[in-house]
Amino acid sequence: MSLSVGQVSRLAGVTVRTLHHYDEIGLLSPGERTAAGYRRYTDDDLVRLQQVLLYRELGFPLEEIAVILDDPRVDELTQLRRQHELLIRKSDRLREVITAVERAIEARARGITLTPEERLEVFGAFRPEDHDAETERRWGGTDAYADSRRRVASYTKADWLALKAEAAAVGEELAAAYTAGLPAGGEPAMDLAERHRLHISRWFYTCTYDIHRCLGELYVSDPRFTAVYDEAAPGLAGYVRDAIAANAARHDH
Amino acid sequence: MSLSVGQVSRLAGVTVRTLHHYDEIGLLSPGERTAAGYRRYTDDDLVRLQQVLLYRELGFPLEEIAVILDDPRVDELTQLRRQHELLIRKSDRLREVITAVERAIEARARGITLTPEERLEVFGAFRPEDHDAETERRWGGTDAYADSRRRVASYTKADWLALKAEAAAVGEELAAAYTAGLPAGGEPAMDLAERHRLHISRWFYTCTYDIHRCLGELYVSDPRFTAVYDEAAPGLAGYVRDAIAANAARHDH
DNA sequence: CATGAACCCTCACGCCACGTCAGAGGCAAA
DNA sequence: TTTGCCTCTGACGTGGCGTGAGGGTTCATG
Repeated sequence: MSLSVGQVSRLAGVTVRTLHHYDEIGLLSPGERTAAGYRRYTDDDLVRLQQVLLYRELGFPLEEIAVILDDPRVDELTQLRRQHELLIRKSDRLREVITAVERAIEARARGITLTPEERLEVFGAFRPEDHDAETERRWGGTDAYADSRRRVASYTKADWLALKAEAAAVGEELAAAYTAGLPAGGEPAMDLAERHRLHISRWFYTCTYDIHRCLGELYVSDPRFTAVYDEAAPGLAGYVRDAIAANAARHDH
Repeated sequence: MSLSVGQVSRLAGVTVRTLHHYDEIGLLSPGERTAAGYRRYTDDDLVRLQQVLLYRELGFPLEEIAVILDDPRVDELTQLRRQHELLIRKSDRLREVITAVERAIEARARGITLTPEERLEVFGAFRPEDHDAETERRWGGTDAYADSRRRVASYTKADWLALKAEAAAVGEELAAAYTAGLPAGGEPAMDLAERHRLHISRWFYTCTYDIHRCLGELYVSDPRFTAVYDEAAPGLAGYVRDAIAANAARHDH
């Protein structure tokens, strides 16, 4: 039931040389040897190998791995649990990097230039839990935001042009309806609100009527958004919010 | 607006030596130097540094990174997109490793021993998309399963004992009700089904009535589950399913 | 103006985790 | 016995820096 170096190497996806090396430094010596001196790995050796590879994947130096694994006070289950936590942490870190890249892509695709700080932020050493607190709070833990990021990241330049043209068209028509004095609760305004909702669903994330309502509120409560609309026509932000609300209400019956 | 080595190193979370090294091998040479020979990094240099660090994080050798970045046919956006995909792939890989560790923890905590293949599988070289097809299919892409894994991974031995005792109690009472001839649609049986549902919610994942119904079906359709129940009393699996269905129906009105 | 303290420079050697031969032997099937 | 594939033990090489040594630069103080 014991395995040769070659078999173990194939099973574990490491080279024979690596196994030799681990034997040399005493990190993982096979439990047995044949008369001819061939290494024979037992099941226990493979358990240890799994541990070694996991800690290695986590970036520990081999010497330290030996110390960790040879601690007699710590059993396998505890090791696994430690590894699990470290892996989760690594996974979180990776997600941050991915988000940063998505942000960079988005910025680049729209022609915005990020500051060096924004670009390199994710590599910086210690950063406390500022994380994405604002976004989290605002979107209440939905994954619409992550969803959006992921989709946006795959857009080509052409996609962005189409997207912006579409957004501009809806925006202009809303502004026109507003300046023409059409009521926010009227059919034309509500239809435009619906187009706005579909635009978001198509390009960013599934925008339910509830989410759309929240967005409407945001347009008047968040100055950064308000500015965009009110630049086109003062008071437009509020008009848009009302049209969205009316459209959502119409849909609810 | 240019930065010194020290400033860049702090910003990017790398050592000064690393920046010197990148300059030495021609991977990233600062755009300017002061009269005294001090390195001065421009914004463009920082953009390049971001790229370098990303590819490095992805495990590329420095020499290859130079080749990739110096390809004149590929612009920054394309680079970012490539990086994004590689990062996603890495993230998926990491999730697999985490799942494997969770499986190992679970097995260990219950006293089951995994085969070496199962343990080392995740490290093996090429593995096609067998992934978790069965689980995926069965649970229809809900994240109840992942949820469960994550929670289970943090249980101590004591937790497992409590968990098993609780499960055994519910199981025995169900068997007793069945052998006593109590109807599956009766109040006692339905109450037991509800306790069963709460047990799952408490220890594994949020078990809605719908999910619970599916579980009931599973108990009669999957021989591995059927065996567990019918071992206690032949026909118990079907009884449990009916009790679960009745309890769910009761809840729906 | 001198004097630290904090930067920065260029060698140059060291280290870790293997990769990559070389030369020799082991083993099962043909 | 030959053929083909393992496996063994040295031993040197390599990539990506770490870690000094020895010395110049800059700038706010005494």
